[in-house]
Amino acid sequence: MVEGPRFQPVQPVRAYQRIVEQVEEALARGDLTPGQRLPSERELVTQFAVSRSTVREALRVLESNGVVRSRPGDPNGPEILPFSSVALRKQVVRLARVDQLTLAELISFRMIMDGAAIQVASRLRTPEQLAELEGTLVAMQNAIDVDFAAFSEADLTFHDVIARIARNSLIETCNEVVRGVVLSLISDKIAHAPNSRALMLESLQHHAEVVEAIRAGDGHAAARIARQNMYDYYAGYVPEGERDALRALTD
Amino acid sequence: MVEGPRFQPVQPVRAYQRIVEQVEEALARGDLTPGQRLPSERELVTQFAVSRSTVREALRVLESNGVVRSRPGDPNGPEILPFSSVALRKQVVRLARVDQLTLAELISFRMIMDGAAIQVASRLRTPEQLAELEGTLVAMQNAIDVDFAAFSEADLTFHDVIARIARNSLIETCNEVVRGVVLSLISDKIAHAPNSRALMLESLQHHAEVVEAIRAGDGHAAARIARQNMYDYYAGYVPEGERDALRALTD
DNA sequence: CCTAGTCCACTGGTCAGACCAGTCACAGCT
DNA sequence: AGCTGTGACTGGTCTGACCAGTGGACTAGG
Repeated sequence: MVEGPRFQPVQPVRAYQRIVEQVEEALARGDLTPGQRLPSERELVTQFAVSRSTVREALRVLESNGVVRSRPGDPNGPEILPFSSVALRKQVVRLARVDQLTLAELISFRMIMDGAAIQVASRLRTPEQLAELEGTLVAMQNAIDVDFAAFSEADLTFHDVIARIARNSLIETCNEVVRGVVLSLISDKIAHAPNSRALMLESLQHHAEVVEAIRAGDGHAAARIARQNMYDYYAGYVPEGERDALRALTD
Repeated sequence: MVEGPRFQPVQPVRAYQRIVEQVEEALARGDLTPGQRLPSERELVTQFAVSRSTVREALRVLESNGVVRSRPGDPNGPEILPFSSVALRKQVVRLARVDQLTLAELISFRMIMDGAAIQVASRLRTPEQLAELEGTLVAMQNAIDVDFAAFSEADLTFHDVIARIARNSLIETCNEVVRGVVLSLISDKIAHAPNSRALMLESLQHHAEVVEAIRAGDGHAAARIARQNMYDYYAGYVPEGERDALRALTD
């Protein structure tokens, strides 16, 4: 046995994979943009010089990744979709299931991200953005009289505005994803909360405190308040033994 | 036009999708565990009572989601894979490309997560875990004399240990994912850093400071040091105008 | 008895061709 | 001009076929 170069294991590349790669590359290069259409399957067959089965396998993969959408009968062909976080959320949900992700971990994650976004936002915010933030408070106020879903919607907007002020769309997407996963985990418990109006009022009060701290420019205080609020809001759903990690974030 | 019940728009469910759902449900229920094998495609054809094309489309989707792997010729059939973050990373990479995710946002994300994990870890750590953390420092020390890849590996271990002490595998996975994306963005620039030995020594020193703060139980100090370190390490790659958001985290 | 080599049933990858139900654009009618 | 019916095309699914690989069973040699 002579000492030779270290070889890499080689696995066969399937035809449908090279089609997926070509489409994704075109997307990355900008040759393909959301809203545009792919040629029909039968047309792709001639362009890629493979059979329709192969083209279809590639399309199914792209579709499951949220890149395209095929509709039967549509003469325009498969549509290139704008990015959406559903595919990302799907992966996180899978992670949550397989990795036995606990609610505590998810809440902890939200406390971290939300606190940090608020901290950054209280430094970067312009007066106009502060006014916008106060506007969302008013919207939340009004939504209380409608129903819990409306309030929840307004709350989501609040956090989106925060993430935008912090100039971090990654945080925005993360919040969206994790929020979706958390809601799917506790939705049954929270749906018919007995005193939801009181909850909403309390939540509104907390948000107002956060905005006040942001106005004062005290990022650490704003973040601390926000984390404390989220702790108070969710701790009831978290088993006793797992709350330590959450409390470590509320100092 | 009478006032009727509100109907939901209906989109056709394709056969391959219901196969995917069945497999994922079996996985969630625990009827299917990593390492197990699926029946062969031709066997699945009879079980699901569909054609092989349909079975194959389902398998391609599952494969692209990192759930199974098919190998030609394997008489045991497709293999159920353990969870891996590659599919998750794929989605984040797509997000980075399509959403024009900036390096600043990614670094910011890592500063936030890393700081928070360290803050939690400094409260929850046991004496044994502190010793383990110091052990990784020694490993980093030794790796300096090997090469940069070894040092990078040891550094990764350090952060994994932190995440484990903080009892948050979600943070662990996020770090892994974002780290991979960041490296792919700046790998060309960092590969032949002229004075990499000096960089490694400096990085080791910083890690030691963090461990010291963890030993003292000062979570805020540990987090601040860690974030400052990461800022120093990466700020050079971030455009001038985007550093504000990073500095807001180093107060 | 155990080992080493051969062989073949079966695997997944790909292809070709067919049928169906659905959609949309357009021609022709009112 | 507005409406409507039609038909060319779409994607969804099925059938059946071929090929190159894999790995277990079987066999020949120790």
